[in-house]
Amino acid sequence: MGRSPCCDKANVKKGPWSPEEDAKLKNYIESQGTGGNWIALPQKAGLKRCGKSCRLRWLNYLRPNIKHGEFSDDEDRIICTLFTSIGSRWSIIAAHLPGRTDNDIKNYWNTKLKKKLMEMAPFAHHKRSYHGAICPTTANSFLQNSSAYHSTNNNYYTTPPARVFTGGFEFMSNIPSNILENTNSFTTRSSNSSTLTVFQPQEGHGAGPAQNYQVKDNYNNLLIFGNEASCSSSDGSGIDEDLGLLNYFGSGVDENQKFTLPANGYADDQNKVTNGCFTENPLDYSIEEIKQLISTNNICNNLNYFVDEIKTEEQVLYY
DNA sequence: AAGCGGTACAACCGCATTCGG
DNA sequence: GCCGAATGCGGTTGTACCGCT
Repeated sequence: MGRSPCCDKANVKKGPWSPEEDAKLKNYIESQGTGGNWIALPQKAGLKRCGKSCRLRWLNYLRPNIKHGEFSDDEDRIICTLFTSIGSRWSIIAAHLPGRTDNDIKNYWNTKLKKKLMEMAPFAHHKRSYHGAICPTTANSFLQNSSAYHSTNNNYYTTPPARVFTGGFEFMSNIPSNILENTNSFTTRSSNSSTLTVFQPQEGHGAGPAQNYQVKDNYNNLLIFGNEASCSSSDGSGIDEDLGLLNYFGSGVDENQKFTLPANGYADDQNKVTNGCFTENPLDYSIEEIKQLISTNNICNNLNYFVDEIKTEEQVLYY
């Protein structure tokens, strides 16, 4: 024996709402309210609709202050951050985006944002994506307003535990010109049409924060940045602890070679390919992989306070 | 101009949770 | 505390629209 239906399906209209139905529902709720009873509402309002359908139509479309249209970068960032933290709990995410509905956010995520994130993964032109770090488009503006950014030398400083990489990627179009005008170029490498310019690597070798990278990758239209707090090698070689990023632009490295850019992980000479690798299908990610992709990214580290705030709110809600 | 495939989004469905008697 | 009804939520589906051939 199954659950009893919420309404008489045979006498209920389904499918898209007409403007007349919208007007009836809107007028009724604005004058009478919902009365706390959606099941009885359609009959009272003169609608041949299921109560659930009325509720959905009102919440997602008709109620005042609903925002439709393009999502802003800020909204993207909030959605990504929250998704990383709490997963696909759209109603909670929607509560942090005034005017947006859970349905709206869910659709936006499934149809656009997920793809947008994947496309932001560098080297996508290789038809592969990178499991390491990816930075939302607003990373620079956020970082410059955060303690991670030092305007005196245009570096992103973080205070990670030793040997934890805190780098990220950013599209060139979003990068302040003063960073790109940095004249402390260390080395460049051309490979096919690709040019990589490395700024200030290994500065302060041996003393953290050290090894601050700013890698300008013209081919991928990206700035790659980050640092590692330690540069001593576990095997005593004292070289190539720099997270494999140097491997990428170092001499003699095949462009198609896997490389390591550990994010929230440890780099060592024996572990160069385990933390970062390419996959063949950038869009074929599981939710867990997407969460990992977002969570391993620099901006998310810097947004921990925000996530904590949300988690606290959740606790208040649930307990 | 018609057909087709891809995309975006509104709406539905069923399960889980909450509420009230 | 139990049970049935109502509500909330997230996954999925249906369809309108658009661009391409």
